[in-house]
Amino acid sequence: MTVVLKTSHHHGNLRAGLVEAGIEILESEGLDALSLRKCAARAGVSHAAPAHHFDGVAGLREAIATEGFQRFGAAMLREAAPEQDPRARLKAICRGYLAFAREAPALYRLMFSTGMRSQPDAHLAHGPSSAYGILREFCAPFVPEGTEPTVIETQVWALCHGYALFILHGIVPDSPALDTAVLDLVERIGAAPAS
Amino acid sequence: MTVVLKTSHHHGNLRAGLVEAGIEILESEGLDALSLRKCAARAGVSHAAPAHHFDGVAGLREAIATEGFQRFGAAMLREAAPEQDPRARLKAICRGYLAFAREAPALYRLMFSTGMRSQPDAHLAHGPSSAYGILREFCAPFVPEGTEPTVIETQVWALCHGYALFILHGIVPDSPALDTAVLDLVERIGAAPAS
DNA sequence: CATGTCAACTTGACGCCGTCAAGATGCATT
DNA sequence: AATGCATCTTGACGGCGTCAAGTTGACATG
Repeated sequence: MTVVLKTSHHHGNLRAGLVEAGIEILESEGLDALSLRKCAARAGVSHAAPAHHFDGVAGLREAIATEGFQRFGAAMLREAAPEQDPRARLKAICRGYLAFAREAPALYRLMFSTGMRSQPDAHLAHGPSSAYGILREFCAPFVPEGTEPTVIETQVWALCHGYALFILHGIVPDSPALDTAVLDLVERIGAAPAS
Repeated sequence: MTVVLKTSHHHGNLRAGLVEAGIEILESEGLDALSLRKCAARAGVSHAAPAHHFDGVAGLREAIATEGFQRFGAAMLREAAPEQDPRARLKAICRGYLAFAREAPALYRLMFSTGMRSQPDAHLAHGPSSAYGILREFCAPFVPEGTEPTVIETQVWALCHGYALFILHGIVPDSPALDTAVLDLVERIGAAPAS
């Protein structure tokens, strides 16, 4: 997997290879097992090579998080593609949200942890195809005029995020009934506020 | 601080002292800085002493999380005490939830992270004064008969949890307007589902 | 009072980790 | 062909978790 056709120094694209190795370690060994040295070993380079591509371990985590947000956005769009109704589309990106968290739990937790403490917007808000851009686009039909879009977006994503983490940590059972309950609440977020 | 009146070995209650030291380290240096050796140093014992009280670093984190959940429940109850209306009381424990997360962010993140991977129920669901018992009690007035209480509880807590983490990570601004938006949604959770 | 027992803590060591300094290598430009 | 430079290697350092062995002091037993 990932043949690099290296000579000795100066092989193809070590930075990408290290990120890929990191994601594989996350999937197979979990979040705590991620280390610069393990990524280097898996990529077939010396233990200090990653330091030339990332600013310490925080930089590696940030780079992995950036790649994760790419896949995250793709997972949401994939789920929403067949839907037409705005309400169905909003629920669909939430399904994609939960599906991604279940498929790559360690990567998901890395993305939403200290790895992004410095520049969260760099991952989330950059460009319309970013994860946050997707959320904003799909929430837009439900934002009342003269209202901050952030309100609806925060409600939707906070709900999905908290629920996803509760599932990953085993705090709530992983049942389809709870999924539909959460998605139903998403559907209600666009409705009028309580009397 | 925390005079221990020790002789040489066998001082008062080292386990509690180590947990207290750990919480102080969390508050002053953050989540990543927590280590067995630092707790030991701050408690004035040798680097290997904690191993006799906790099962590795995971055990220390779990013990700190347990203490954190005690304070967490107290923070929620404190906020809810003056309220009478069930709806106001539910919103109040959510305010307490957010207040605790803001006051002790590192401790809060420790509580809801791998530290509890083994036995989450041990912290959450044990006894009526536990954090989960409090949630269940305050959600009860809004659970329709013949319905799983877990549904409402999950909706409320997932929303609070996701929102709290977004604030702590700086993903959303820390504004009172978003607080009221989230609390308004909590208020709507008890209402009838969408048409 | 002397003795044995045992939990609590210390000491020292091991390997893994991140990080730094110094050196080796090979491509690219001149 | 010679130089420059980014890239990677090597070796070292301290901090970390963890284990094995030793030391201490309290307490029960004779």
